[in-house]
Amino acid sequence: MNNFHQPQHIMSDHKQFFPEQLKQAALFQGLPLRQLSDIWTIGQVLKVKRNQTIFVQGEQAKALYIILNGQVKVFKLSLEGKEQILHILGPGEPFGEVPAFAGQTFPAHAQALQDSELLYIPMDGLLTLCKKDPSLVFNMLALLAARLRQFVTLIENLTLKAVPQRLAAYLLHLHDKHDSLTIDLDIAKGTLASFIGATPEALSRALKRMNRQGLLKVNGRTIQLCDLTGLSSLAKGE
Amino acid sequence: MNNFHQPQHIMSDHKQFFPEQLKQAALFQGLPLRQLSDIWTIGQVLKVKRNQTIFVQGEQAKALYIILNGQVKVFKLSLEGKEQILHILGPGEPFGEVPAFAGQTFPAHAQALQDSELLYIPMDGLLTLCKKDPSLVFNMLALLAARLRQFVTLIENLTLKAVPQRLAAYLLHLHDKHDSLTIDLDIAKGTLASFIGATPEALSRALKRMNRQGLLKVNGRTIQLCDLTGLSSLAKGE
DNA sequence: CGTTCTGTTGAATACCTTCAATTCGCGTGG
DNA sequence: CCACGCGAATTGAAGGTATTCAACAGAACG
Repeated sequence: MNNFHQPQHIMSDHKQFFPEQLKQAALFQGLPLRQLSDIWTIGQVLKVKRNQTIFVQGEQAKALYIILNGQVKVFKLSLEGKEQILHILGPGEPFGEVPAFAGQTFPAHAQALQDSELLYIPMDGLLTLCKKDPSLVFNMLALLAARLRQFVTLIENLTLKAVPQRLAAYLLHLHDKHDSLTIDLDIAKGTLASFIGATPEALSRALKRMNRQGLLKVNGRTIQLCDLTGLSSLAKGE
Repeated sequence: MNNFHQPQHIMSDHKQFFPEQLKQAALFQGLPLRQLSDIWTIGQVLKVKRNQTIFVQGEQAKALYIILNGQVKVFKLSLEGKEQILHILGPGEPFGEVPAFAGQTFPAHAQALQDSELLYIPMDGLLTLCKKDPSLVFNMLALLAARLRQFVTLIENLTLKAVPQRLAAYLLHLHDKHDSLTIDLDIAKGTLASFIGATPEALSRALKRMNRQGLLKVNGRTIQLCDLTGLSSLAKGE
């Protein structure tokens, strides 16, 4: 776990001793470069392989993680083995921050969806930085607030009765985000199924039915939205 | 909205010019009494009647609320009219704090379940106090962290397949909280149904089945837990 | 004492799940 | 370069559970 190093390939400015992803992370917006450098110094780069477990539910949280590159899922596992994904996170996004700040255990599991590089930031060092610059605390407040909103949306979607509705809501969400009618899923379909609270079979059937109805076209991981109005009214329940 | 007053019946100490509930609110733990007094000064007491709407989704958030007495639900409403309760809050608990701090709109609706008295705290005043005492900000962080954990539990319960499982999980939660085998529901059964993501009919049937299985006994709003082991294994999925 | 809201029960329906079998995609190794 | 093999995705059939709608009973409240 002490494989500390400074990747060269991601430095755009010779004066910066930290990667671009760190600078763009929402958590660190508005922070002086000096502090970013400090964070980079107290952190350790962690390389994880696809499907590798990063932490498990119940484990004591001693640090927060920030994704430098790759993709990570945070999820709950029921005793029957069914998983419900809470977050899918990409470069620049932090995770494990809630229990870390509260000094508690992780409420869920985290696992890499792809080979990834993570910045592992021990809390003691981060708390010291918090005292130096209160804006870091406010950024953390904003982050938690954003997470709460995401959860509200997730809960809303999970309580929509039918799988096609949840799927339509999710696709429209992606459409808003990328502003494109052609959506390229950045996750496996089974992963998507777990995220919208369905089985892979149910997802497959939902896509097929929506295809038949002319709402969209599926080609592997690429989905063409054909009828936004129809999708929208479907998401809202007819 | 300017019905400011100082309720007499809740003052236990003549030197304090604010109610006991304010002192006990988790949000204000560790704050000097002077600041509590300030909060009480900038706030307004709001009386709401049962079923009265407090705020609606999409409304601009300018303040946060703290329940002095009574009961409030925070919920999402789908276009079909189905409601999903996010929180049920009692005396001393704040709500509306997330969008208020982020300067955004409310992501959900709030409505009084009982005649209630709320303390309405405009954000501008509260932010001023935050700058005076950073511990208020950390309390807010702790509050948001706790909310996130509640949501994780709610999501977990919603994705547990069967209604009886969700119900068992909720009842065991109440049992932990009150440490009693006799549980008196402080909410209507229909409200409970909306909270665990079910229809009143489904809840009724689930209770009946669990009654038949000897897990519990129902008498109006009073529920006797008869088989904790059985309930526990049910909640975990057999 | 009656009106209204809440809770219960029944029957029909719709949807998802489960399990099993098959196909597809893709990387590995021959 | 092709064949193999593994995991992911799809499809089918059977079964279970919640939903919906409607009617009724019960409790709360004025």
